[in-house]
Amino acid sequence: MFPHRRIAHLDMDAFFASVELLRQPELRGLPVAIGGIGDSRTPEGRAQLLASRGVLTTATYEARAFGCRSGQPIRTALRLCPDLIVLPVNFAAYRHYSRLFKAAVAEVADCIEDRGIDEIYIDLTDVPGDTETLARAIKARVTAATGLTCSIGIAPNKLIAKIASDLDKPNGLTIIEEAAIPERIWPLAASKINGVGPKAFAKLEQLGIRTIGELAAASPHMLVRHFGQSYGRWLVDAGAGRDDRPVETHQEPKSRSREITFPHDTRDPLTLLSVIVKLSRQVAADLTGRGYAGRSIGVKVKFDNFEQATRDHKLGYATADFMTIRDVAVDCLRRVPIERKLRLLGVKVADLEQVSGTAAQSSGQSLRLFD
DNA sequence: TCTGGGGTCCTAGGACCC
DNA sequence: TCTGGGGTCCTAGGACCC
Repeated sequence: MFPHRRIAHLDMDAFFASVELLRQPELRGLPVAIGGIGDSRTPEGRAQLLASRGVLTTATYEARAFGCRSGQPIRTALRLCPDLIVLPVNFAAYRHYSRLFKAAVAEVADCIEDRGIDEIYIDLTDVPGDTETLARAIKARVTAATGLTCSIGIAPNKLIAKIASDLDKPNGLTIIEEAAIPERIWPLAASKINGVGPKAFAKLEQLGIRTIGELAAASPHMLVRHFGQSYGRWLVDAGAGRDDRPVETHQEPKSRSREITFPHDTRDPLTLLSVIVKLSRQVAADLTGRGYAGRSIGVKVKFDNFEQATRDHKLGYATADFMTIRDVAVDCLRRVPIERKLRLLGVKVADLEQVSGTAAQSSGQSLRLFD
């Protein structure tokens, strides 16, 4: 179906932290991480971070040497590395550099799939030139445009390219031909496959499957029996390194949401109500600004024991109206039995459709929802 | 005083219709 | 008295990813 494709996965190195180091080069070589809202270099900021419930979004390689990881509670990170410099997130800056690096890549190859703020897939199949030369050209352009480095994996498909980009970080380049899959990919843990998370990996391990090679050798029947028709078959293909998914240059957004974790767990009705109102206003503004409206409105709560519940409601029409979103969200929240305190509350609008004739539509830039 | 915020996709049961 | 199958929509939950 797709003979001899040449797919690249490009991942910016420690992206948020690297952007901050551009702005504060004196921090180079020090353990730095991004997360929360305070700056650990001031006493007040440090106290704020120690009291907060935030997690790290990124850690430099120096910080990783201390065991600091993205997703880690900031308090834990500061315990592991008392000298860790934690800087607040600055999404506006990251979006700016995200646009810069994507534009730089587009000068070399225009078939690009957005995978978030710091990652893309690139289809190089029809771009003339030798693979390594192309990859080096892309890396050079990204660095020239941003001052940042990236890691690139190139393979016959997205699945293998994604694994490859992770094999030589930071500032890496890994090219894996079809024939090299058994040697290079099979020894890796099955959890390296994009789509095999903690749950599926634990189940695979119980079945005696730890590596991708063991997955490739496993009986398809057995995998389907344990994981179901759909996921089981996908595992069979993934193990064998088969993946026909095309590089998608455009994806319509399906939902927009806002959520917040409270500084302290609460079940105070007035607090919950005022937060719902605020989140609804933000989602409405977001949708309106981008020229979208949605038919489904819902809320999400997370209790103090980390159990979650969602309630949603489908309208017969699409809306981006603040008061409609607010009222439906409040109704949804009333349907949740609240028997303990909440730590998180969220509002979501889904089943989006474009609203015609808005300013956002005529501007290509604002349509890029996920950069 | 452990554990963010923003997404996508899939499954499964019940309602409802033919 | 016994007791069809689809198909689609709605809702809730969960796995996974960046």
